[in-house]
Amino acid sequence: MRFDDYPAIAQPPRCAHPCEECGLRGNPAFLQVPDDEVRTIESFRSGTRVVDAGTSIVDEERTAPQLFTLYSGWAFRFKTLSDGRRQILGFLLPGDFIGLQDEFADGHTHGVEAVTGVTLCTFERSRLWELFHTRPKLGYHITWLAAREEKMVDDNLVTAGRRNAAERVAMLLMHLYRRAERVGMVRDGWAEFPFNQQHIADALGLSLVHTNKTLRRLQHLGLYKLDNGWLRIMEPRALERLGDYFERPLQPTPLI
Amino acid sequence: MRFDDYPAIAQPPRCAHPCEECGLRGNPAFLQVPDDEVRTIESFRSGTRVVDAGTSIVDEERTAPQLFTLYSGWAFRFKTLSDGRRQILGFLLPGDFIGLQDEFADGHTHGVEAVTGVTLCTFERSRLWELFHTRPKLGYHITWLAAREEKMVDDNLVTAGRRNAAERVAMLLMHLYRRAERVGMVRDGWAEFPFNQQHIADALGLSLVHTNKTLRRLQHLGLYKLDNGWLRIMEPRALERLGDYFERPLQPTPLI
DNA sequence: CGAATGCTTGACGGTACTCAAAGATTGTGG
DNA sequence: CCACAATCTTTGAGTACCGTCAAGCATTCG
Repeated sequence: MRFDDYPAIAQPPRCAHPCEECGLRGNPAFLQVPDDEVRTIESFRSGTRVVDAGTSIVDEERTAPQLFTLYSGWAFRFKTLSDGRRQILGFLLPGDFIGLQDEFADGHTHGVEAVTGVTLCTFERSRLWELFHTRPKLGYHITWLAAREEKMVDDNLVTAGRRNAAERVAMLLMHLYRRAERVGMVRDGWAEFPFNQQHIADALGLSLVHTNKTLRRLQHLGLYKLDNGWLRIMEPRALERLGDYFERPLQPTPLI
Repeated sequence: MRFDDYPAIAQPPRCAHPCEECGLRGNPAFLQVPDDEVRTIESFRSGTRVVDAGTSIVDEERTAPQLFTLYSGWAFRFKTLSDGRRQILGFLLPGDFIGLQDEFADGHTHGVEAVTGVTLCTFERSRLWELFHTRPKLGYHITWLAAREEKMVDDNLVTAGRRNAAERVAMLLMHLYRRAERVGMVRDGWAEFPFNQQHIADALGLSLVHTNKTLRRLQHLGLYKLDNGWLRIMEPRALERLGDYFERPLQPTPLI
């Protein structure tokens, strides 16, 4: 059974449908948990939120009173310097947990913005400790998610700090493709790829112009194809080697 | 009361001294916790480890069976590409918790190396879930630490991706000075600074030569002084503005 | 049809990298 | 105690990668 044999998970949920019928949970990329744990998550969840493409989910300046699980769509975390330079810290896909860093922060952290239309499950930040207290297992899972996200930022830091432009692009394409594949967003070898070149430039620490030239070059070499918001990897091995980026098999991810 | 009124915490501990007498816990930078929680940590702790300057604490290829709290000294986390390029992901000071990311990983994560001589408190990884289970509060604290560390990597990513060389150096000097100050490693305005220029270059994503030239320039402008492993910030405001990096007051940090 | 957004390309310049070699400092062994 | 090695810092020269500026083109939307 392959991940993309699973039904698309990109549709918005029926309004306030229960976690027992979650469209994500059936996906083998996610950890299967006992029913009573799902019910605890359900009782912790405070609602659903829909956000339009290109709009803000979490403001960069203020800590949101909610935590979120991304249910459908693509988003990204970012920081901007005071003169406007923007760095994308990482991309968010279905199943990703949003807002944990702010929990323990001094305020100023990062913003989150929707790339496509996005639906989110919301949780009240004020009840986080209650969750750890009553369900240590879920606390453990949240730590799992925090550690996994830090690992991704680690990788992005290596990219921005030590890879050249072509290596950065190769690494990003493989990374996003693999993650999309994992949550069932790949059809017939084509992954949803809703980013513009400014997103890619901001994620890689490159200028827009140089990102464009590098993308063109790799595309011209036949390493990948990009068509109308869909990505196809033509030469995964070549891109892996170029980016010096080899994904290991991953354990199922907890889903809050 | 200022942090540097506190006694130096840099001495190695008496062998296997109990957590109740921990030389770090008295520092107001750390969260004060009830005695029974300290005793739980004590029972979770499996020992002490001493590591020489410049040697490996955690191998980049293998997951260590222990978790650590850095008790004294300086260390750093890093990743290397297959051709040897190295990126330092972040620096570790007393109180920092080491090894959590590997817990939930696929193997290949990051290495940890001692800059100075280092002493560590060790914990058995296999008992981590037990800790969450029996003491949810400590699980919550561990999540706190994970989130805080991710925030620091986020900052480093912005640095590597979007700041120029002078801005990077300014940001790093201020960051390290502030963190050292917080844990009482500053005396009379001088902070312990055991790094060589290769460390700085690898942390900032710059070459050694360019790092040297940038350091010289900022030093020549009188923004800081570096003398025999000790750092003094002469113009904190100028460095903050240059690096576009302004620290907010921090909450006390949990200490495991 | 005009405006807005995003992609593409060329020209040019500068920041940062590489190569190379000379000081400076520290440690070590004869 | 000095000589020598090893490590780290500093500086110069030349280059290349990548950023900035500018403008043209394509597509979408109102």
